[in-house]
Amino acid sequence: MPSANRQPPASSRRKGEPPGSPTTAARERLSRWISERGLKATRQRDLIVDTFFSSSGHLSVDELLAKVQARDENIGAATVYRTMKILTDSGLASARHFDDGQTRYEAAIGRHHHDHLICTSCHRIIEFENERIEELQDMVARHHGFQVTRHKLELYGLCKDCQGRR
Amino acid sequence: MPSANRQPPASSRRKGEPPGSPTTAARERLSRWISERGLKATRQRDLIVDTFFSSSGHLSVDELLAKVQARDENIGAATVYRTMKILTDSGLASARHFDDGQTRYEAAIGRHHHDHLICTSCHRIIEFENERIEELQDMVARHHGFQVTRHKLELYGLCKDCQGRR
DNA sequence: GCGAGATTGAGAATCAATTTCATTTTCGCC
DNA sequence: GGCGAAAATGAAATTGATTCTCAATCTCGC
Repeated sequence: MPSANRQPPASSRRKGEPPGSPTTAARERLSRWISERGLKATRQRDLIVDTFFSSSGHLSVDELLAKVQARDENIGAATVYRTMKILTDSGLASARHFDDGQTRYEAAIGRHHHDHLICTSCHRIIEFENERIEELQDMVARHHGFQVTRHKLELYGLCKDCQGRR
Repeated sequence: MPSANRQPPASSRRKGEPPGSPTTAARERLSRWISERGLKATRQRDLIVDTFFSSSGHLSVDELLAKVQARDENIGAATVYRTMKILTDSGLASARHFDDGQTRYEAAIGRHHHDHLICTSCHRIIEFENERIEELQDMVARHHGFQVTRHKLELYGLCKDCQGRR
């Protein structure tokens, strides 16, 4: 590497964030998770994680990489892929595979399970929860002797704003 | 190409299949669809379509290609991809993207919409229908002003047979 | 501060799927 | 029955997302 990985002691909380914010919580859970298995903290990892948790929505690696490189142009795509793998393995982010070929990530701390409505025109993604649907899914699974560990429910179509033309 | 594309007139129904079988229906709808847009019938296309409709389950291109090449080793992967595109465009097959990275196809003639239970251990795929869930999905969509064109519901977990160990 | 072991970035490798291109087929028309 | 334009084919190249490899560089416990 060119050099310059040195950084200030970096408390896991950043300026402007309240002590109990989900982002702070994520950062703390991550550093525990990292040290628990002998991994090491790095400047680029912190930067990626910071960027990810201060963004909203469902980011693809491309989008995240662009934001990250705006802060440090030397960070490579491989590192973003590797970092997102750590985040998903540790349960802090979850990977979604919508029908556009790219994996998208969303923050997964302090969040309920939810499903998605996806606009095929403007690509807006709306989240929803429906307890009744979940119950029915469990029923179906039970009926087939299945033990469900996760599920995926996606509704594709046109959002309110995109129904005019097309 | 090496040569030898000539074939007997090939009625769209094959030996052993009743006149009204779904496979026969598919073959007829396909040849109509093909001639309607100036495409041409070919030996390899017929062979692929035949192989596909006489298989069951959710085939990947790899799996289908293997079966096809068992009948004619000279057929290339590109042709299988191209043929499956025609089948999905014409509505005779539908493409599914489960979490294993490969597109899988299932026959879509004379079939209701249905969803899937997927065993993450033995990769068995069970289909189910649940009218009540569909209604609730519509309700959710309506509530968000969404006009749904298709949806995807997949339950991942362990099937009855795979719950012993693992 | 040392040093073992983890991490990084760049580029190569992989994998599914698509495209390109020269050659071969199909099929409407005479 | 044969022409010829347009479509289809197979092999190989290409794409796009993701993963791997490897040499150089960090990190952190001692």
